[in-house]
Amino acid sequence: MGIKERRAREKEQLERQILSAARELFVNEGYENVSMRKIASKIEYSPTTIYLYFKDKADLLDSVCQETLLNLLNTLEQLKSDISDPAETLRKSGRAYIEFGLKYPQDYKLTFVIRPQYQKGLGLDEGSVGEKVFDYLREMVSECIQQQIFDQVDVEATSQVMWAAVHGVTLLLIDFPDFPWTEKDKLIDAVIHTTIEGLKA
Amino acid sequence: MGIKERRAREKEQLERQILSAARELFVNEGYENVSMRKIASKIEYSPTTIYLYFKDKADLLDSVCQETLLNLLNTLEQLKSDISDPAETLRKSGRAYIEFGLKYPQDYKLTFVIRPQYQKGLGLDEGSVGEKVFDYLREMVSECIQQQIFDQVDVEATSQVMWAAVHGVTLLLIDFPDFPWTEKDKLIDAVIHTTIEGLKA
DNA sequence: CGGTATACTTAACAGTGTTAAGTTAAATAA
DNA sequence: TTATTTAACTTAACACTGTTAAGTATACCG
Repeated sequence: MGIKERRAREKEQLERQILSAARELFVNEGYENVSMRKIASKIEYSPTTIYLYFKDKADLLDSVCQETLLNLLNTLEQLKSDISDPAETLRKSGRAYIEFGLKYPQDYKLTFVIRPQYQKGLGLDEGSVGEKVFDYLREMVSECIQQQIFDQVDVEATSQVMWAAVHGVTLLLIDFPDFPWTEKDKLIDAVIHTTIEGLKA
Repeated sequence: MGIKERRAREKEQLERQILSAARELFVNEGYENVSMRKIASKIEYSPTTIYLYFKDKADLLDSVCQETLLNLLNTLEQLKSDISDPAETLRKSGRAYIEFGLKYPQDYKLTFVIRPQYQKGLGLDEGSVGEKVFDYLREMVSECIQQQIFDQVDVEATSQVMWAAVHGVTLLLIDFPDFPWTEKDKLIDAVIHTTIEGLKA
């Protein structure tokens, strides 16, 4: 049954090829400016072939965003090692989150801003990668609370405040690159520092 | 010369008519799902007439966003009265900002997320309404610093941190309505409180 | 070899933003 | 008053969009 497996492998390969072409185009030209025909011509297939692998354009976006969330999760989980100083780990995680967003600004916007517009069913559902990302944050915050670094006791509320802060600064830096921002690194540190200090108070 | 004036008035009126039709459609159906033909048919003119009043669809979006910023500015400036307790005024302003975003979520997204994608030249340029909104924030923060409520002395950085926090929570609440948020009002207060306390520390 | 399923393509539909050319009616000049 | 210019608007068209139905060719199975 080696033939069937090879065929299955080839199908998977084409699916990945479509996905990576879509990602590249979405990121470089913006979701709205990318047509199915453009993606198709990049991989040298007819436009309709894509529909054999993905339900529609939004589904394609969805898959691209899943990958992005997985990348973000991997980036973050590399920091989890050191539990002795949870506040410092949280700080580092916040920085890593923002830097991820700034390193792949289009991926970030696609995932956290564009997709919610097309997929009303969000993507932070139970068991999803998106939920795992937020779970990571919950863990970090929970550790801080357990070690009584924070004044708060509500893990949920505290995590959400943290998320709002990093999400906010990330999007502002992406969307208004010409705004007279304070030196970028300083601003990022200020946001994280302020939030963590505020949670201590 | 009453005739000329009447004609000019009629032109202005049609421009406003186009604008209000566009806003209504953008807000209810989303910028991408609104066609020039739809706007035109709503006001019972041919699609091309719109191009006599606005350069293109992005220009229409631009004008709608200008109005939104003006509304936001008016909403905020009604709070400026009380200077005796600047931290409290800042708190109220933050709340008003977020509530404005949640009251008109599509307008907010249009202005602060969608437009930057189409109008790279931002909209916070010198003399613009957008700049005036940020100036308002600067003033509030500056007052807090002068009264030595904040530990910081950098008005710019401090204002930007504040903006990031309120922008972040506003967008999260808009974009992920199904996420298991802490009770909304509590979250909003937590974000504002945390940020202001963090700036004091 | 004949038939079937798989993988892909062609052609088409209804819609998009936008432009160039055309029309109609009002304002101005002779 | 009549001719001409100007302003406001419309019609028709172009090159594109996402998506579907129908068609084709090739590899697999009995």
